[in-house]
Amino acid sequence: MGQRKTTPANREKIIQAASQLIRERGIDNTTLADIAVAAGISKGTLYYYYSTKGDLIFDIADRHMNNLTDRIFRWLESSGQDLPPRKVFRMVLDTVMHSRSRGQIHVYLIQEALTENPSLRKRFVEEYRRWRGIIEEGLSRVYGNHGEYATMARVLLATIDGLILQRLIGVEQIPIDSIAGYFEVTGEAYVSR
Amino acid sequence: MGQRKTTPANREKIIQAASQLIRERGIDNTTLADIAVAAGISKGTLYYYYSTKGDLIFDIADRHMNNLTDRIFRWLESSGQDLPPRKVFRMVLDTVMHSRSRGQIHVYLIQEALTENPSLRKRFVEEYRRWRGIIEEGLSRVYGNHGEYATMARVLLATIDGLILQRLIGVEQIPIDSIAGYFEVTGEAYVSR
Amino acid sequence: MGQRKTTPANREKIIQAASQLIRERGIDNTTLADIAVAAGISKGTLYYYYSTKGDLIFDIADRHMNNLTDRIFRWLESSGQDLPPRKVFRMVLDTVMHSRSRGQIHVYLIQEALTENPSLRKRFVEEYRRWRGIIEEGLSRVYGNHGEYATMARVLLATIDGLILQRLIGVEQIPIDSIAGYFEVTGEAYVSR
Amino acid sequence: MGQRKTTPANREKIIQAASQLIRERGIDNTTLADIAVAAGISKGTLYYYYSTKGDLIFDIADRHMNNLTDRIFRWLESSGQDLPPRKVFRMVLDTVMHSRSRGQIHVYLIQEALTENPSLRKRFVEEYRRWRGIIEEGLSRVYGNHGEYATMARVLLATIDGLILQRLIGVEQIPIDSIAGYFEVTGEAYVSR
DNA sequence: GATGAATGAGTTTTCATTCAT
DNA sequence: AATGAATGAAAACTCATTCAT
Repeated sequence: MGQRKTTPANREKIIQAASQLIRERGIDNTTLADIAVAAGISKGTLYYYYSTKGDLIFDIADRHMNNLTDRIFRWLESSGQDLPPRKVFRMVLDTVMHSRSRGQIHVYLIQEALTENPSLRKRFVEEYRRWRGIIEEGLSRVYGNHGEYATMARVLLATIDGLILQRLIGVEQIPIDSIAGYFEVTGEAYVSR
Repeated sequence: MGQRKTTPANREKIIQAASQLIRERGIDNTTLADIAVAAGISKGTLYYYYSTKGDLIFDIADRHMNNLTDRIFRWLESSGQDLPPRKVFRMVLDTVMHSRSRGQIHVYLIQEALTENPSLRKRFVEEYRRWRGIIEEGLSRVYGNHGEYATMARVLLATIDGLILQRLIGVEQIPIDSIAGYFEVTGEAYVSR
Repeated sequence: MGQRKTTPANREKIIQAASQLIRERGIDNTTLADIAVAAGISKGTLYYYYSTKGDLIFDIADRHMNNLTDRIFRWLESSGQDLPPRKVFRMVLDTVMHSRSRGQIHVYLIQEALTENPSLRKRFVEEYRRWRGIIEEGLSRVYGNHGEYATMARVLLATIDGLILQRLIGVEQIPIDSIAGYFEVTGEAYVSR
Repeated sequence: MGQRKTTPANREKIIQAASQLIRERGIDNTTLADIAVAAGISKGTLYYYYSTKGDLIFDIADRHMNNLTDRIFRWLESSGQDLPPRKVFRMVLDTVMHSRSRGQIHVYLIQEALTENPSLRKRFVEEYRRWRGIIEEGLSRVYGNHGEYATMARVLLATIDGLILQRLIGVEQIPIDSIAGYFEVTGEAYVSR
């Protein structure tokens, strides 16, 4: 008994195990016992780090969102260097929705926020606003800041969410490339409308 | 002794009650006991009509999807009459995502399909394909059938899903109108690309 | 499976079993599983009748208090018939604190009210007031209603509680009779003070 | 690195913290983690001093009882100096039941003794006997030692316990003074019966 | 002496489902 | 058709206790 090894971040092990299980089965079908087993610890230890399932989920969601925000920020920075718009769109769509582990869990977390966790929901609301803001700024860099990009940013964001959802359902292979193409063409048009 | 002899579609009462509760709390937070109470019947009766919670959910999802399909079909028909594109887009976005009761429940049903109900999932996959097909055809009517509308249909569909999600989260008032405007402008451009 | 017999008041069986266990071990050492087993039902059935441990305890406490109130009321009525004071005191002390099952559980219930159950506490406060009122009136019948009996009633009530406590601890056999004698003598004196 | 080198009675800090928490919430609702936090030490340290929750409680109860015994002894001594009976009663009632921290914890400790801790219970039994003895002797000093004071001592002790209980419940302000008056008047009568 | 991470046995609670009536 | 009492398996949560450092 006692601990095992040098405790290489048990918290991290929990996050990893929980994230994966949630990705595979959703939140409600992932029990704390499952997580504990997958993380190779006891239920008690899980409790030691997160005194509530809600706490754990919140932390996962928190890291998830920070992660997404970071990606988008990085996109914002890189998009300053005169990349061709198509490449930029591809990158956004790709990074945000494709980073397997991330995209898969996104919808489950939203669900949780909706039904159980008001503070998580608040967090999502804020983050969505921020994301839209960043995307807006990115668009104004790509196309020059003459023009209003709020709507386009909104559509981009919604499209990403919708695609994540459809990928989860398994509708079919999603042709990121041609969708990026769509935004390239239409973006141009929308700006110079 | 005290039963209604008329029994005016108990099944309907169940569907209505269940739909509303799910809309408000999600599927996992809606118990059969809740539904029975809300429908004004007993748990036993509920089981008389649906021998499983899954069955009930499936039926709700089924009706939900049929309903959506019907709406889109109706749009397809009306869109033949030379409506201005903006109006058409507005209508699609509006009917599909705004019919309160429908949109609110959509994501929960998808969730259920993902985590519990493989046959429901299959059903969703098929339906999504069909929806995309119908939208594609509608677009080709609006813009003339020279051109490929698969991608645009995909984006439209994804946008709708994404907006439903964001409305659920409560991100902010969604300006359906300006989004319809976006698709009007960009649609034009995309077609004549 | 299904039910057993003609369901001769399962609720009653629960109350009985729970009361006895609490009497023997206190509330915190009585688990719902214990109660279910003792009542010969399943944990699920217990939940069917009381959806929370707190609810069950409240009901037990409620019945307990109603019971005590009834006893005291009955005493009040009988005390009108010119009983000699000693007999009256003996009766009060006896009935209230001796009814084995009742007295034993009293303190545990108070404890629960103190630490967990604010509404139960409120209930106790009210009941104590009522008890004091009844005892006061009884005293005024015994001694004629010239005089103030509030303090004496208070002392009587406190003495009863204290004796219950001491009996629980098992201090020693409590000589109800001589204590009744004490109140007889002193009551006389106090009245004509 | 960060320990106090002085360690000014960690044990004392534990006792203080635990006593207060128990006073506020009862024993079963006070966890060792709570106590450790309140005492500003770690759970491990707590175990260094008390190898069991029971041990800690026993120590608290022990000190509590010694304290009470001391008070009553002091009363016994002072009561030799021809204090008027009313003052004496007031003092007893007051010191024993009013010393906030003490009275509040009394009932919880009894509870614990009843349900968990047989040796603590034995201790209580002994102590109650002792208390009654002391009070008896005190009474014989106040009233002269012609007479039997066992019953009166018992009533006094029971009254105190009952009042403590009622104060915990919060029945209402307890008029110590008029109760002391009651015992003054009735004591006189009882003695000269 | 002191720490806090780790544990597991137990406890309450939840709820879909069954079935005699 | 309709009822609701009964169930059990599973889930989340609690916390005293241990022990390597």
